[in-house]
Amino acid sequence: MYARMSEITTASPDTESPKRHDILCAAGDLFMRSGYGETSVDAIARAAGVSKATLYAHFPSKEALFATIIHDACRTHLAVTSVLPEGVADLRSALRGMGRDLLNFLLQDRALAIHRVVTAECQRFPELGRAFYDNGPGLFRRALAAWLERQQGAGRLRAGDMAVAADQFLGLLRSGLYLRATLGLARPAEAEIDATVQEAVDTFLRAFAPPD
Amino acid sequence: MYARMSEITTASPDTESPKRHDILCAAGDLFMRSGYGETSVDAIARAAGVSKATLYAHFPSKEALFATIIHDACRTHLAVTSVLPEGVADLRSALRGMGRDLLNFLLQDRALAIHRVVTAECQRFPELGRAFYDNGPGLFRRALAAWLERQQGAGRLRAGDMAVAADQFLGLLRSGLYLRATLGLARPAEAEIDATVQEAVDTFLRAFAPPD
DNA sequence: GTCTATAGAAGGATAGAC
DNA sequence: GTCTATCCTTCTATAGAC
Repeated sequence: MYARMSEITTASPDTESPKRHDILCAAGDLFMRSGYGETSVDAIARAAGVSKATLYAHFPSKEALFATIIHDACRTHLAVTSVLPEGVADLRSALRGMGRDLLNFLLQDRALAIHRVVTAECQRFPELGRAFYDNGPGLFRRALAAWLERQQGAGRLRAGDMAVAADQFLGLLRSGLYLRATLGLARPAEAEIDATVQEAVDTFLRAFAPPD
Repeated sequence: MYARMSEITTASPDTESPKRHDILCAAGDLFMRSGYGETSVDAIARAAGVSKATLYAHFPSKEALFATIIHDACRTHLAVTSVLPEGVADLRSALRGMGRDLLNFLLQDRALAIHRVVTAECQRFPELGRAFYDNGPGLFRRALAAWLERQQGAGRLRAGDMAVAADQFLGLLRSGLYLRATLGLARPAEAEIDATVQEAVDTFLRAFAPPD
């Protein structure tokens, strides 16, 4: 079921010292959990098992450390190619598989935390919203639009702007469930996720299937 | 165009002293702009033109002040009855008017700020997400579902669960534009908003119009 | 209720030894 | 690079005068 969920790419240089790695891990956890303002450098150093001086030897400031964390996190995303298959026999089941993979990915603790932190701090760090969007939702949206255009070319979808259709399919997927998850309300059960995906696909295909 | 946007209800007791009012206004602005952790009580007192001691005479703690601000803000919402008209001649134009009013409301600075702050702090203050959802998205969703059921009863919509349809219509409205707005990316232009609403209504009606 | 003044803790950042 | 110890600022919250 979650087989493809393991296919997550994270672009990390990994030419880093062990201590630097510990600092990044600890800072990532704390920033994701509590946001920028409520996370202290003391707490990060303590959690990483290093002194503050060591931390400041690797990062010039708390802001720089935060920016590094978030930008790295924004480059962690679904392997788009594995979720949008090339050879499609049945469009409905392809949409269902893709929708389930994507929604499960979006509802992960880590993904929700990134979205929360970026939403919270994008006023203080204006480039953050852009980095997140371009590496996450925007990237997937473009790939999905291109994929839908190929389906359209194969006669499986009616005429129309597939960029809009992509946005709308993602909107249908996120409808309700995802909003409630970002607000920290009850984590959706597996069955609820599947139902949302199925409803999204049904509605999407009723609206975008070619007229017969 | 924005005529109905003025119909916003804010439930405030208003049996408050002038200083208390000043404190609430200043704290609201600062918390909305910078979040909880980055807003200091000093800054609030300064902006309100009172001393910190006065502030603490009205509110027992920074947390209590924050909770008051946010809970008040959550009770500021669209006057649902004005956006969901009773007598509907043309469903398409009713959906368009409602969609435009709602999307314009959601894209206001104030509404975006509340959503951002609640998203950011709902882990630290778990009851916040619930209060926001129940007074905002959840409230409107229920009203919209009931409204859609009446349209369904009048034969203007096909059979199906109108709670799901309501979530999906809201998802279509928020598709793309709203996500980008919450991330602080370019504020959408009037024309872009209208286009999004129109596309949402078109897709929704293609999927939910009664089969002929 | 409102102020000034301050306590006491915690914040980010650094000096200097190793 | 890494540590301990510390600087200075800012934080939340309160005491005491009016």
